[in-house]
Amino acid sequence: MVTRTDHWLEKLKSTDGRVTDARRAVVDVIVSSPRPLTPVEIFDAARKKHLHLGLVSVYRTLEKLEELRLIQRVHQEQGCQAFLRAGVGHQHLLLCERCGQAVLFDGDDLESLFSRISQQTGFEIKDHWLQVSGVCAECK
Amino acid sequence: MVTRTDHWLEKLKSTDGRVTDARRAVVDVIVSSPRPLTPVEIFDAARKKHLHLGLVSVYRTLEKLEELRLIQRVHQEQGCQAFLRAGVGHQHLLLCERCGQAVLFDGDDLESLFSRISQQTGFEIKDHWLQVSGVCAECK
DNA sequence: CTACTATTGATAATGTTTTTCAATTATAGG
DNA sequence: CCTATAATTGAAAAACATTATCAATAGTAG
Repeated sequence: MVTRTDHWLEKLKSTDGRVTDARRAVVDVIVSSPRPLTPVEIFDAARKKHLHLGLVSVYRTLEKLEELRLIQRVHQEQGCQAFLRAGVGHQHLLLCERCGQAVLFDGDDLESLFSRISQQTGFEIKDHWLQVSGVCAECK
Repeated sequence: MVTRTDHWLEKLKSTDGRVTDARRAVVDVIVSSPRPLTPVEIFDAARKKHLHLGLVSVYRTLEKLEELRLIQRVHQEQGCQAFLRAGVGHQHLLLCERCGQAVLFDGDDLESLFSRISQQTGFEIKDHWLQVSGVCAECK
């Protein structure tokens, strides 16, 4: 069985990268987390699998994974350090206020809104960023 | 003429705060900026009006203004340190990729999208955050 | 004008992220 | 399997950003 971890590591390898214990541990933690994690949280969790892991390697691995668009930084009121597996294509983020669980959903059509804004402001719209929060089924 | 700076300082005063040169300088800079500014940018600009201003006072003033909801932190790819005058009610942000100019626009009706997401995910939707970027009329 | 107390600026402390560098180790090719 | 090469590692130090401490200053109410 090819896990998502394997898939990510394969992608790393195919872009001139090497598959190391440090990276395997970091990737494993992120892949199996239902919620965004900060570098230190990743470090703490990954250290259980790879005892000698250094925090610096976590930062470096995150940088690489972000370049490969396998993970994304998550911006929240309480901070913008956490990372989550990235969505495919143009997906948006839904976060539970209680447990932090993240769900990615496909973007709806916001074209009519954008054309109105474009008209009103004279801007040429290039990109947008939508994030929704609430309470998940388990936390209700 | 009552400027927006005066209005902000008045609001400060009405919540047990004092109107000082340091705050006047910081507020002036933010109020008259068309784009989000970082603490250091605010510091540099405000120092021209108030020579003895300390960076720490900028941070403290920003904290107060954010509490009063007169300013808001702006999250961008390049960082999340910048602040901008806040919108009234539920407005969203439109940013120019070139010059950084910010425009606030009234939120459209996203209810149908939310009810669909709610149905699909079991979440109870509480809040959302929409930010749009593009190229403004002057930069096109 | 005075008393009170919020605010200030300087300094130090804290926390996060990046840089440096010698040692290690994954990988391709023999 | 062995070797050469170059990417990666972990530790320490450096660079940044933000917050706490504290005595001195200055707004404000009376």
